[in-house]
Amino acid sequence: MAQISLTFPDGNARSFDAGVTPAQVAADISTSLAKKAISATVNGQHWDLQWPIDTDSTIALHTLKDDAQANELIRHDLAHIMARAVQELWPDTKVTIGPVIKDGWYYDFDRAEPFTPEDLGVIEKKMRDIINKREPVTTEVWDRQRAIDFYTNNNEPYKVELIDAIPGDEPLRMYWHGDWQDLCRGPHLQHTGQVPGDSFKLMSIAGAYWRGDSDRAMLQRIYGVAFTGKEKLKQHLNMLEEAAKRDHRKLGKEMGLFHMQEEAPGQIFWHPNGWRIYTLLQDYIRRQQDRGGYVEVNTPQVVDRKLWEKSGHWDKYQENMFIVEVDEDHAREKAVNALKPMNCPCHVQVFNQGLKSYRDLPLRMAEFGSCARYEPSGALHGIMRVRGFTQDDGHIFCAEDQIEAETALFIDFLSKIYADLGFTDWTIKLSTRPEKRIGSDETWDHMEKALGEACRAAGHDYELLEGEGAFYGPKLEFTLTDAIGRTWQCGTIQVDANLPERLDASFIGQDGNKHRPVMLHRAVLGSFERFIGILIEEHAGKLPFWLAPRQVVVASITSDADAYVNEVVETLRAQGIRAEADIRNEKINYKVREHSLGKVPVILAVGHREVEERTVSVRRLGDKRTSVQSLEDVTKTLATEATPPDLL
RNA sequence: GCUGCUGUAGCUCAGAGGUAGAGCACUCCCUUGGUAAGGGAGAGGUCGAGAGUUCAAUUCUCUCCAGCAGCACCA
Repeated sequence: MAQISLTFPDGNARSFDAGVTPAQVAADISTSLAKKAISATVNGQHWDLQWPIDTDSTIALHTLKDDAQANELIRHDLAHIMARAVQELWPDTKVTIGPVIKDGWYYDFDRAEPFTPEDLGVIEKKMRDIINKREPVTTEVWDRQRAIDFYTNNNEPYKVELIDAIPGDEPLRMYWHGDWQDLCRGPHLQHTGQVPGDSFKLMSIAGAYWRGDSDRAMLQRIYGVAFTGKEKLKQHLNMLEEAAKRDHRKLGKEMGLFHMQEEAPGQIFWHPNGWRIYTLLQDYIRRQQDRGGYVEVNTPQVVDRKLWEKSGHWDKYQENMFIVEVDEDHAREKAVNALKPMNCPCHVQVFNQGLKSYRDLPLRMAEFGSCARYEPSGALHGIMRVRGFTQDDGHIFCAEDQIEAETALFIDFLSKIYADLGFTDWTIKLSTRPEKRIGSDETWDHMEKALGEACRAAGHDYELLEGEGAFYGPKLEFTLTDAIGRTWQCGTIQVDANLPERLDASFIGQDGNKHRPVMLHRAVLGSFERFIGILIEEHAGKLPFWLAPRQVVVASITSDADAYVNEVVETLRAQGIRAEADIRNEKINYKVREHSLGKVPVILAVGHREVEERTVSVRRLGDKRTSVQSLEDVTKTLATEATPPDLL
């Protein structure tokens, strides 16, 4: 038999018969390793212990201690074990797919009866039974027809469809957990007992479309989380609990920032504290835009459908627009209008006033543009996905050869703002030409390259989303993460050669001829609403001092201090600090507790001592210590802290 | 929009086929207390909306509305 050479991580190489499996290699090293091994990495590829190795290779054996591989296998095996448990419990259930995801896995089932939350416990128990049986995991390679026949006979149409979708005619791999079979690429563990039975949990049931297609069957998806040990599971569940406390919807209520109600779904009633954050943020962004060479405009809310027809939005997004019809009795002529779902067409109208020269470009036009979109009911989410929102919108009208420079400038602009607002952890995605698109391939080549290069020039990596671009041009998306790890697109910059064409924007070039400008749609925050939601979650409500809606509460300890409390408040306010008095007939403990829960960054307590010494007792949010300082010092310190970072 | 779940006092929630309860918040009284809840009293609800079943519905059924989780969507 032919020999092959396997090189281990320590650099040693040994010779084995060709076709040796990692399981045999492990057994050859020691019986304990043979027991503990879960998989191998062979030539950089995650490899099942049962798969033969036919050529000279590098090999590393894994145990449960190798988190990356262990998690993948545990989660993947649990997906199979769960599917088996479900089919044993409810044999009429059809199986589909069950991939590994962050922290766990899910599996989609087709079953007439809905799963109930109680079912999760039943399934979990069944899964533990399967794990305890320590049943072997085996694998075979089947030819396609055999697989198709098998699933056809077993009435598993989804599996048949999956096989049909696998390109080529290469043979297919099958896995068995005990005698339960699933089509699967692998790798898997050696037996079900290798899954730690105490380190997983079924989390939730939800609907999901077969193959992600809303025209197809709605399946039932069960989500689970799994880790290599009980402690890690506990940590994860703990983290989720903590994250729930940072939910902007919860904090928004607790801090009195805003509310929403049935009569205006997807729209926000901003309360004084929330609106304070909003206006502070807006003031800040406006200063940045002024510095960044933008001109600010404001355009109509209600615009005749004719403009939307011209821009193409009427065709494509009519169902998602708020249509406004004016009663004929009261209007001179009947017109159909729409609340603007976006600002771009209006900005082109402003651009189109008067002849523009190449000397006017790049023209950076900004608007805090209030938009209304009739978002599908299921898409609404707190203040992050709403029907009425305001974008920090902007359109840069420029020549094609200015795209890259303007994009680079924008990335720099955005990075500074995100840093000022406390975000360091954000990602860029570059979405490229979709199948259905307008414009020549050369133009697309140029536009995509410009965006990508600008990114790299600014020192940022990006994730490539092929085919995800808009039909009119590629885009960069700047993504932030919320409390529980969901990602949200906030900033964006998109190249658009389409709208200037449709709305006939032009400028006179150096050659004296008319040219089409390119439009760069761009936003830093995306929308104030979404961004404030993220901001609240990122800071767990403890906003940076300059953005905190309530900065200082001056609390009396005895009523004898009331007059001095008011004096302190006035002194602070004179320095532009948002200070308020709390001279209620309550104990200082009570006041401290209440304002701490309200996320007030600084509590100044004053009693007899402070009145006499003209001092205040300073207590910072999240810190139990207090320090007595002179009113003068505190005022100075807080005034500095209250200054927005761009004005320091 | 789809699947599932939820909707009771300002908030967080309990409850049962016979028109409702707790804690906190609120109002008043007592208390002037030194850094995360002092004590007492009071007020507060068409039980999301509409229809049906029933002697009787907030409770059961249906429809609608809104919210939550996920999916789909996101110009």
